[in-house]
Amino acid sequence: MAQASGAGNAPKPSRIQQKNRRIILEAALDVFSQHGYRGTTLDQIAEQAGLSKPNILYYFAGKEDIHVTLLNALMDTWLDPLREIDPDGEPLEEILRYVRRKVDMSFEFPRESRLFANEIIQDAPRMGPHLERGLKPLVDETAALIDRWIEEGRVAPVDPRHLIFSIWATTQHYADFEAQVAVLMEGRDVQSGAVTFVDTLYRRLLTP
Amino acid sequence: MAQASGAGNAPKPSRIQQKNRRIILEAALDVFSQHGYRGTTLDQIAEQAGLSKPNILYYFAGKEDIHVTLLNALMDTWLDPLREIDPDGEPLEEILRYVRRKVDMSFEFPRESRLFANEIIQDAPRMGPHLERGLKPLVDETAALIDRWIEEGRVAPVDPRHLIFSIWATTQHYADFEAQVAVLMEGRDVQSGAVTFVDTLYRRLLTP
DNA sequence: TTCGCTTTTTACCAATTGGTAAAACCACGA
DNA sequence: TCGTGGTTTTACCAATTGGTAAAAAGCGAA
Repeated sequence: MAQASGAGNAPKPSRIQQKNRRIILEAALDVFSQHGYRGTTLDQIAEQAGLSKPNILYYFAGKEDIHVTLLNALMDTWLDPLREIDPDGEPLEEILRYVRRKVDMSFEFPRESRLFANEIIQDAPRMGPHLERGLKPLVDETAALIDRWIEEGRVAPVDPRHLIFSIWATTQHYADFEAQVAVLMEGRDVQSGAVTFVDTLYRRLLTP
Repeated sequence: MAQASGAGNAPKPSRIQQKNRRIILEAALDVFSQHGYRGTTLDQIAEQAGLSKPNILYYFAGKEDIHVTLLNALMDTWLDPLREIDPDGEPLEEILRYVRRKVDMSFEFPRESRLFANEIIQDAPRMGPHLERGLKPLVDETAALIDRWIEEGRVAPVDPRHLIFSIWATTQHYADFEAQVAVLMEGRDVQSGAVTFVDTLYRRLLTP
């Protein structure tokens, strides 16, 4: 028994441990993002990973451990675009670049989007700390920045928090509700239309 | 055995049947919208309804029957606002009225919003027919109407389908991701800010 | 009051699911 | 070659879950 899952202990994970943990997390992302936490079984993850169930439990303490580990690992990358808004850049350009990155991510990483969506829709039972201590400060900071830009007259006045919500909503919609979008857009090129639309949407909203 | 759940037979449901079916569906809406289909147990529904599990199975053929019945029953009301867009009305006014109704519904009926969101996020396994035969024609029709308005120069040119997606996304976000919104808006009056924001958003986008 | 129907409860099941114990397997340095 | 550690498999559980059988309880009309 030489697992590494708790905090504090670092018994240098072997090559094979790293590899199998990656494989398991990749498989878990597939399954959790499609069926949600309760809808996912260890057997499904095991099959997707090509490992036996007890073998998976050799690498992770349990189903919840896998889920939480996944949430932790992905949260950072998921929020990166927001961090990369440059306070010294041209406001409209910075925000539109953020929007562009978000819509691109929806098409490139739909599983990640759905993983978080599933969790939040069901009251975020395993994400409380993340929201409070990770997301909130970042959003507060960004909202303050946008408020400054508004005061300087460089973007049109809107509530920055609702602006952020709407950017998340419009962009992640393409990943989270893909089943619906696919039916209603049958055949059409969804991605390019989405990119154009959201750019127009926020350009018109924010141009002073 | 005198249930009515299949199609074709109508052995006049008794008063008590109507009442208990209503109670069960109300309880099921609570639970399904919060935990999704697989995350919901019959015991949870039974407890919420104040009935025993076998008693619930006296009124419905099974868990899936309850879920499908709920989806059927709510789909119509959920789509009503879209149907009520008046082709002969003032375009901008009609669309903004639709947006307003949608955002109001998010705050008034968050459970309904989450019920559908949960289902669609997980690939809409029980909603295929609804999307194809119910939603799609309605969206096609509305998109055609908006295209006409655009040709007449009465609203600014945007892809009508992406416009509809964004209206759904921005408004339903307040219901579906309420857990996140609540953390990030701590204390603030969410609803009035949301109403103002989405009105501004679509007014600026669509004003020719 | 009694008959006959609907409704509800009690007592179960079989399948699934998260998880464990312990044996077997494997790699590799002494 | 033999240990010795990490790794994987086999064989299980106990709890949960959707669902059923059948008895019991209500209840309205005759």
